[in-house]
Amino acid sequence: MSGTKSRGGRREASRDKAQLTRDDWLDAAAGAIVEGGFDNVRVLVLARKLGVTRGSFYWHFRDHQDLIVSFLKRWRDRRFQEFKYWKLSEDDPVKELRKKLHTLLSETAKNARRLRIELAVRDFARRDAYAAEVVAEVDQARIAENVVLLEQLPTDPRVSRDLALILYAITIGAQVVLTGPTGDEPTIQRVEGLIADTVARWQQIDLE
Amino acid sequence: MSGTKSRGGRREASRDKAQLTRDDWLDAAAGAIVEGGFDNVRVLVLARKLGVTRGSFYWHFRDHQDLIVSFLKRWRDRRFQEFKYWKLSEDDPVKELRKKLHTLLSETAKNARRLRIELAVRDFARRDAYAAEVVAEVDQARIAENVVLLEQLPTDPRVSRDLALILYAITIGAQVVLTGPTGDEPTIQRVEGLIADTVARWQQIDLE
DNA sequence: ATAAAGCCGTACACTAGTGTATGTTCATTC
DNA sequence: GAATGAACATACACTAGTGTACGGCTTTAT
Repeated sequence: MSGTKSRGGRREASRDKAQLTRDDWLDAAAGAIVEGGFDNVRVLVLARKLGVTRGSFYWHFRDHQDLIVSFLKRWRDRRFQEFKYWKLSEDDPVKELRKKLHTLLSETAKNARRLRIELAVRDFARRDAYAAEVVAEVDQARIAENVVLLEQLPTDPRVSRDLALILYAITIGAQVVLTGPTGDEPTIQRVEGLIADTVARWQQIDLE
Repeated sequence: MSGTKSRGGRREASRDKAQLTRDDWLDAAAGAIVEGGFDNVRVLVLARKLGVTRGSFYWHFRDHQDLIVSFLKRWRDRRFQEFKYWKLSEDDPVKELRKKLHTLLSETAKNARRLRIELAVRDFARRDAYAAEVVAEVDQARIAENVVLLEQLPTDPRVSRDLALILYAITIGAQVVLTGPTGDEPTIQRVEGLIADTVARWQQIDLE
């Protein structure tokens, strides 16, 4: 019955870490989500990848849903954590805009993992109520951040919120479109500049 | 021709249609995709919804993958079919742009079913090679259509393709963002107008 | 009418997945 | 150095899902 294989290293997969934490499981879940979305998160598979059995999982988590909810919570907290870093810079708003676009497009295209997770969360939000709630919170915060940025530009304050919404839509859409086969690096660079020029020209928008 | 379905009530679920076609199964699959994405397409569930057993399915389709591939093919064909309708109008390009935006935003927000399917296809394309191929084809065609539209506007031809790409990104992103809790009808209306104004102002873009 | 083909039901084998109950091992701690 | 509890293994019960073989009924063609 006790015919297990090894004596010394109890687990040979990965860097034999003696004990797993909750975060280790969440990281593994992130990997599964990157590959196949939220429906691809299966306890068996994660356990195999971590080199343990499901016994470990049900120690750290109550059930499958507990894992999903915890993942969404961590994702939301990390997104809100990113806002802290932005607040520090008090530079020229146009340069700020360009920097932001660069982070959202060129940078994001490079570490596709982050983007794929974001898109998977958004997709999951269409069939899961809690995920939809989380996405809504993050969206509102990001749009509000865009409002702050645009209000520093000489745009009409009556439309700044709508323009912030459009800017957010542009970044989301660009991430979706440009990360496919359509988006090579030089194209992203040019598009990045054109968007910045367009936004900078929003100050001339006349109502009515 | 063939396919007269007289014969009353062998099956009581739905409007007792005597025989099912391939398209009926594809429509049922579309319903499942709307609710839960491609991973939610299960033969059992579709059969229950159609009021038959899986025996019918395996008559019309070789296997599960056959259903998915057929669905993607039909989706692509229908998207390309939409292009035929557009070609007919030879109007003022600005009005054309507004009409297009209206169709893509206000109209799409109303029949959310169409949008949910499109987004599900895009999501599936991140883990399925054939779906990615289909999405790429549709994207290229739509972007090319945008190029044609923008070339009728007095924009610099050197950037018309990049601007067409951005316009496409805007529409995709706006559909994603505005169809959540952020997008009420008046907001969509205003955003629609602002986007049109922005694009119309692209003629003033100076290179370098 | 009768044969053939189309369409669907039934039954079976198989896999993958969750959840639970209960061992088992190791590291503390006293 | 025995006890306790944390972390994981093992074994079992259960459900949901695909695919296949085959049989039966219904429509169409001859």
